[in-house]
Amino acid sequence: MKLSQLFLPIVKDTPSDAKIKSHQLMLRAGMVRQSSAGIYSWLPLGFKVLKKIETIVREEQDNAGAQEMLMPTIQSADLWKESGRYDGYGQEMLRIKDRQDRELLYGPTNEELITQIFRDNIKSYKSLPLILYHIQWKFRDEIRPRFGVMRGREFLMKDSYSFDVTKDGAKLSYNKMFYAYLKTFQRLGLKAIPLAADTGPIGGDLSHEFIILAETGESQIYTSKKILDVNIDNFSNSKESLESMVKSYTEIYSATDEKFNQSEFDSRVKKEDQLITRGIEVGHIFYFGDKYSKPMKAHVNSATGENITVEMGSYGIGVSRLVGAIIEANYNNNVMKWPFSVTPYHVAIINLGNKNDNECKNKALNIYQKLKKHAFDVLLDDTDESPASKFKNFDLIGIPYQIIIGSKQSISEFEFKEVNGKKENLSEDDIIRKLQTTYFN
RNA sequence: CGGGGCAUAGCGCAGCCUGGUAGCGCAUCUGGUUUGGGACCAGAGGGUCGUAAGUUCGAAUCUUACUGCCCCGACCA
Repeated sequence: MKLSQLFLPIVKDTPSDAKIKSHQLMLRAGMVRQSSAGIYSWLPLGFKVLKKIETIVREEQDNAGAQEMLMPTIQSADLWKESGRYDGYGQEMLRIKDRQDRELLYGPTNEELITQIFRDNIKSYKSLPLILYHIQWKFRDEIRPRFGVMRGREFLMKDSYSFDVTKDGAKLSYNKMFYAYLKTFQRLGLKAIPLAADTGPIGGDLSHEFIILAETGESQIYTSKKILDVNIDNFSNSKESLESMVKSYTEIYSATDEKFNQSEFDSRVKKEDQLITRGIEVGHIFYFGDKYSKPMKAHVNSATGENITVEMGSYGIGVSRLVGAIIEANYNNNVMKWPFSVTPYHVAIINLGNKNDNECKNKALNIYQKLKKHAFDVLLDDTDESPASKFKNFDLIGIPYQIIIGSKQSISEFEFKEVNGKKENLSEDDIIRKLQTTYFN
C-alpha cells in the first residue's frame, strides 16, 4: 500500500473525549471513528488489525476442534423467554419490535440460539462432543460505555459453545478452550493470566477470566510472579496434558480484587513473588452444565436409549476489545509498536529523499515491490511531508519495522530500524531474511 | 440510574460574566521554496455557535426545555 493512497486520517491533537491511551491513539492514528456512545466505525488501518486478530482467534479455535458457523445479530425474544433470561437480562439487552410488533432483540450473546439449533438437529450421543463457534457483532447496552473499543456497546466477540454427554466430557471441552485461549493470547503477543471468576448472568459453577497485564487495565490483580513462567508449549491437547496444564495455573494463587483475600495471598505466595498489578479482561470461559439445555430441552439419546440433557459450556473472546488491549499493552512514551502477528503492516518504507530525487524514489519503489512479492504487508511512504513529520506519524501508527531511505546510505544499502530498537544498514536480501525469520517465529 | 462536567470550522480552544451578528492555532486547498525528528512565504476555502422556544430593537452570549457526549460509581468480552 502506498501511503498517498491510503485512507488514513491522522490527527495531531488528542481528541478531548478520549481519556485513555489506546482510545486516543486509535482516534489519532485513524483506526476508528466514534459514531455514537460505545459504537464505532472501523477505518482501514483499524479494520486491518481487527481482521488479523480475528484470524488468529479463528485458527486457534479450529486447532482446538471447534467448528465455525455464523448466527445472526438479531434474535427472537421467544427463545429468551424459554430460557428465562428475557426478563433476567435487564436493561443491557437492546429490545426491538418489528413492523408486526414481534419482539426481537440485538443479541448480547448466543446461548439460547445455539441451544435451539443444537436441539433441533442433534439427537444422538454419537454426535458429541461438539464445539461450535462464531465471530459476530454483539450489542450490550452498557450503562456506561467508555475507553473506546475496550468497553463499547457494539463489539465483535468470538463465542464458542460446547456440548457433551457427561460432566467429565464437558470438563475436557472446557480445558481444550482454556488451552486454546492461552495459545491465542500468546500469538497475539500478550501475556494472559487465567483467574477463577464469578459466572455472572451466564450462570454455572466453573469459570475463568483471562486477563492481560496492562497498567491501565480496569481490574486489580493479585498473583505470583511464577504464573508468568508457566510455559504452555510443554502441553498438548490430550486429556491428561490439558488437566496438568490447567492445574499448573490453578495451583498458583491469582485473584481479582473482588475475590482477593490478603491472608490467603500471604500464605500461598512468598513475599518476594507477590505480583500486584492491573489487567484487562479479554476472555471468559464458563462451564454451566444444564442451565440452558434443561429449560430448553436439549436432549440426546444415550447408548441405552434414554434421554440425556446435554452438558454445556460457553467461551468468549472480545475480539474488538483486543485491539485496544494490545495497544494498552504495547504503547510506551508516545511510541506504538504492534506485535508482528497483528500489525497492520509488517514494515514501512520511509523515503526521505526530496521529491525530485529519483534515485531514492526508485530505490524505495523497488524494495517495496520486492517485499510485496514475498507476501509482506508493506506500507510505502511516498508523500512529500518533511522527515520529522514522517517519523512522528510512524511512531504513532506503530509499524514494527522501518526501512529508511535517504542520503545517508549507499545505493545498495538500506537503513533497517526496529521501532524502539536498534538500527542497522542492511542489503535487500538481509532485510528479507530478517523479516522472514521474524515472521516464522 | 446517582453524582459532576461539556457542546462555537475536521481537531484543540478563545469569545459568554458585562447582548451589537464569530476569532486563534493546527489541519485542508493553490503557487513557490524546503527535506534525517512535527519547515517557510504568499494566498484561499470552510461555522444556520447541538436543537427548540422565550426575553430583547438586536442572542454564540441571558432564561427554559430537550438532545448528544465525557468523567466518577455499580455491570460486563
